[in-house]
Amino acid sequence: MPSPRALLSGPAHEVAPLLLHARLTSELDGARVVVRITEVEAYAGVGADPGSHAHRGRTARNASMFGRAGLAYVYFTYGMHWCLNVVTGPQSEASAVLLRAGEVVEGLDVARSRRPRSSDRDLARGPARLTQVLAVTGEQDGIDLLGRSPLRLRLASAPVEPEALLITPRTGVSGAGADTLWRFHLRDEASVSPYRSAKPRPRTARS
DNA sequence: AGTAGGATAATCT
DNA sequence: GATTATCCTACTG
Repeated sequence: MPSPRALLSGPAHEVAPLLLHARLTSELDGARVVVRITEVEAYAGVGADPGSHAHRGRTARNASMFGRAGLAYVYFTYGMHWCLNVVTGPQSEASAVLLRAGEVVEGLDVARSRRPRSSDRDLARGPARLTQVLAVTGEQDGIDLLGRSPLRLRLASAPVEPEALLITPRTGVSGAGADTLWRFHLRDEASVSPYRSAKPRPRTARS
């Protein structure tokens, strides 16, 4: 059986479904919270995917994407939200999988205290909600999720059955690449985030 | 159930 | 100066 590192070294859109049912453990901020992943999205590397942060090459923000598979890529967006990715593919390819949603399976009380206004179903239902519940911020950018970090990823023992897997367009991606079917999630999971198309760009008025 | 608008700042053009 | 791999609240039906 291949090592987790080897499994994550494949193309992002092949690695993504392997992350479903994986368990992400956070021991950040002195508490333990574990989430079972239920929804992910794949993003390819330089020049290969207009929707990817790495599409136009390396910058200060996306530097972690150019590291080896299994590293965390954490970015800040919309002025207030952190989102967590798992770096995939061969070294320096700069592809990654965005962890979009999960179910809290341990540390429910801590998770609730971190998102007091949220229902249990919504605790980790969305990429920025997931990081809130796990207390993930930019401080975790670049850490090894497969090592002895306070943020660790453990893959599921068996791949998801095809009947349990749904594949749909990526959420929130505008422009070219918006229709790429690279969003993978479990069927019949309450914690899967509702699909939202990218905010429509202003159009010229039609007569 | 679904949709609309505002929050809020790093990043990139 | 525009955009953003989002979330929340407040509305309508």
